[in-house]
Amino acid sequence: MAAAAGVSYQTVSRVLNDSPKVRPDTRRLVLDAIDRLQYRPNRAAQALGLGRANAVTVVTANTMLYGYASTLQGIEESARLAGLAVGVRVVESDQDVDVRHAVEYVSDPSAGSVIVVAFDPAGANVLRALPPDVPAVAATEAGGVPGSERTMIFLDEREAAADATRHLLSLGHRTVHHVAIPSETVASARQAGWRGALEEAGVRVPAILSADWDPRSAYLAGRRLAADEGVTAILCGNDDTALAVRRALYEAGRDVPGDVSIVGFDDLPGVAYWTPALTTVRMDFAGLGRACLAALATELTGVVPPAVTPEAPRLVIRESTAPPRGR
Amino acid sequence: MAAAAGVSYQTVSRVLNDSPKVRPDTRRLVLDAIDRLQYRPNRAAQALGLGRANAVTVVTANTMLYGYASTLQGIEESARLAGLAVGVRVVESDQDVDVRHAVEYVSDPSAGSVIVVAFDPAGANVLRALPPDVPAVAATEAGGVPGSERTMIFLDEREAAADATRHLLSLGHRTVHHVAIPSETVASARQAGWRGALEEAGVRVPAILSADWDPRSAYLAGRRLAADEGVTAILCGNDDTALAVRRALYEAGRDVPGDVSIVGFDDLPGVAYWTPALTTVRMDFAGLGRACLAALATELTGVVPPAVTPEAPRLVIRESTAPPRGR
DNA sequence: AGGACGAGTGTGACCGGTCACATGATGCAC
DNA sequence: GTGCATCATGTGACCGGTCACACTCGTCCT
Repeated sequence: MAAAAGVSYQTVSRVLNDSPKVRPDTRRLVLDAIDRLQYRPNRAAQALGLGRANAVTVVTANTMLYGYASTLQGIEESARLAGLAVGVRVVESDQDVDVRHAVEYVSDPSAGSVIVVAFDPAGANVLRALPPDVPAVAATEAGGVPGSERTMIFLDEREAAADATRHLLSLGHRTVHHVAIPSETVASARQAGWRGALEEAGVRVPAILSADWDPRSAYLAGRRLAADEGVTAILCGNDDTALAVRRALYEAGRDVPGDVSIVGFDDLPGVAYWTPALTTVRMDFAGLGRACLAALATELTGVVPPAVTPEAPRLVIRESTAPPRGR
Repeated sequence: MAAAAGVSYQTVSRVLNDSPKVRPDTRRLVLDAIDRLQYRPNRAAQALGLGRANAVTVVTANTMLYGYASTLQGIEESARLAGLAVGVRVVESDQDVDVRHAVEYVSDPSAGSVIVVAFDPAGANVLRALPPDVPAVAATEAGGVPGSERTMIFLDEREAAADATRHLLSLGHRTVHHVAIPSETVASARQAGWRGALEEAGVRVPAILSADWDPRSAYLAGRRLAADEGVTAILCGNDDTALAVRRALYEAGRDVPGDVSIVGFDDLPGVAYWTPALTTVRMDFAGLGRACLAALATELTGVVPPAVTPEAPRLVIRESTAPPRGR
């Protein structure tokens, strides 16, 4: 390649990294040779020489769930546009072995920089265990992950959760029940917003029901709520949970939103076409992913580009919420 | 590292690639040094020396849709277990520029081997444009992608689609309508199975309605079907489509399954908790992904391991299908 | 005993870039 | 016209592995 352009390999390298110290006509010469030969620099060699690959690898506990998948998608898109290779590493659990393996994996220079999706204990543990010399930022739950000094980006769901709760209260519900999803923190931001709104309204704070990612667990939680005539409004940890809860209500003969109002979280595509269309909180996970990549870029280059800020979570009111019966 | 064990770097290399030509006690010596120093070989250097990275990169047009995401997940899991790094590259469209960029990306040795998710024209084009020297297999629609000699793995949805259609017919429906989703082939296997079953039953084959990935398009298709009193059974291209179609039916005052039966495709987690629970075809995309990785492994090593076969698609009957009214 | 052989190990070159530094060419001031 | 700074380019070493080959033994055969 170098020979083809009649210059040294170093000059080629300079052109590729567009160093300023190349005369315009020399640059032209090299560029010509480059596309004459369809030359593409070898990423492995670059990584070896540079000491770190021009890549970003996403460490995540999951790739299918909406929040995780969208975040990944946002990262991928930005990375591709920035010319970075994209890798994925899933951490199976928050157990030591799995966490250690993931950390070792990304410690290799060929992993490039790292974005840890720390929505859960597995991700959070990886984030904490990451050696300081591997460049990384994290996408976390609102508030961040304690025990790490890394840059953390998050969506502030607290206010939106409070909004959702107030919305239900303002419709005339006495209180709002909550079905929580797994979370890194003991009291997630969703939960905190919900509780805050209830307390602010001087209203009873019911016990929280917990569901995991299996829709069945949400369904079971729904059954318990359905059995209680007193529940008329439910804030669900996410849309999938809402779906299963709604099923349980349906089986118990309780109409949504006639007898019980439900609110979800995430705004999955398609949720507007449910029957009834789901009132939910829209979460801009893709924007979160893009913001992570931008943050990583500023961390690496030091230059601060126009800030990339994800959309703030916001309540989208549709059909699954209404005033309680007899009001 | 080599020094620490008192042997040459070559011997270390031999131990790492467990070459048989190392005396047991020498091997022990090296292994001891390895975990004493927490030594991990540099993947970039390996890739450079080997000429190709020990990795697999997945080329796909999408990462969020269920079929794509599950396939990716299946691949990731197997790859991780096999000690391979995992990369992702999305092809934005089937246009030349995008396809070329994706091909260039994976032509770099550091991409390792390639699995092309060719469910759509974008993926199919990449598959066809792949230089012969990059090792690759493809996950395709049933029947494969013409114009490429690569190994192709697919789920045979034809029979399941026919089953679904026959199921509806056997309930007493005069015919079954079809809302199709985007596909690589003009007549996808889902469509072919559907048509075959109708013809076999000597029944009228209605015009196909096409939807894209936007639920709104499926909703609009649903509206057209809802307006036609003659339609009592609909086979939808996937579950999301079914959801939006069901919404359109609901708005038109047509009950599911009382007035109209619907069947989906994919069996999304949660679909069992819809109201009504959706009758659908379960697709083992994760198994497909695992099978791709296994195929890649045999392609690379030549050894044929116990075949990894995904589950065959199969109809799961739930609540959204019933005999037509007045029968 | 001498030679062939094979197992186990070491040496040198190479993969394709990068960095640090040396060298040559050019421009400007005096 | 000379001196020096500056720009542009080339050279050598290096990143951390791999491959091909050479070498040193100990065994076995004749």
